[in-house]
Amino acid sequence: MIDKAIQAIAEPRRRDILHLVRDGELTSSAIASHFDISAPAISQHLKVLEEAGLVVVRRAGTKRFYGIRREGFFEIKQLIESFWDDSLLRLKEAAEEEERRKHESNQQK
Amino acid sequence: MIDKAIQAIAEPRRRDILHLVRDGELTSSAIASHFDISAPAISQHLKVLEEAGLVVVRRAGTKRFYGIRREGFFEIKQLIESFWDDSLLRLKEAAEEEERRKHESNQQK
DNA sequence: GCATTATTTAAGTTGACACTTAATTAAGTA
DNA sequence: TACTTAATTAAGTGTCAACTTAAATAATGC
Repeated sequence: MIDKAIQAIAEPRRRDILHLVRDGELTSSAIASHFDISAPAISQHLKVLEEAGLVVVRRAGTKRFYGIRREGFFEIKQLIESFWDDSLLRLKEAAEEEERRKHESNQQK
Repeated sequence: MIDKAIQAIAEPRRRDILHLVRDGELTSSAIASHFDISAPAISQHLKVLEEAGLVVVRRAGTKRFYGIRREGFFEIKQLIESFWDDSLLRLKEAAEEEERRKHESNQQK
């Protein structure tokens, strides 16, 4: 799933779509009106986002409202934090500092 | 830059490479030994990662040591958190709850 | 200088994917 | 039923990126 999610956000227009639906649901055509590509192209992007678990659809008559699915970002968030994490980084630096002090005191012998 | 960074981590082998160099530097060939693709292919992936600011190179003789560049993940981290952020989410929910209460008291008039 | 090792650059191939237009599905309404 | 609106699916095209092998660069040792 994380593969699909990362693939999905790798496309700039899909990130734009995510920003558009971040604070409220929008229909496919409302989303499409923000872009200069065709409605089918938007529909295809929405499908990718949905299959990646990053958006959800709510059907109402002939309209389909797309909204963000926050949990879908959890795995990516964890991945990124495994590389860039405040607490882990500080722990590592503290360990290195400790190591350095050890070596210094050894050299003084 | 964030475009390049996201593009870079979208490729599964590049994520594998990042995991490999996460806890210490490795040479191009040491990295390549973990994969069944050619050395040039790895070199090309490393170039993409470097241009995205996710790894750094240290040259030593004929060898080149690749290591992770943690700051490179900062922008992606921020992007993801703009969609999935504990504190922001709670703020938004609190605001919505507040809004709901307002409407209720209006309806009672 | 020549050989060796480590790695990259060059050039070409292939498959995926982001589009397009045309056709189709689906729901509501006169 | 036929019409309209909203959106998707189908089919085809062009571009790009992930690979390949072969050639080139770069540093080191004899």
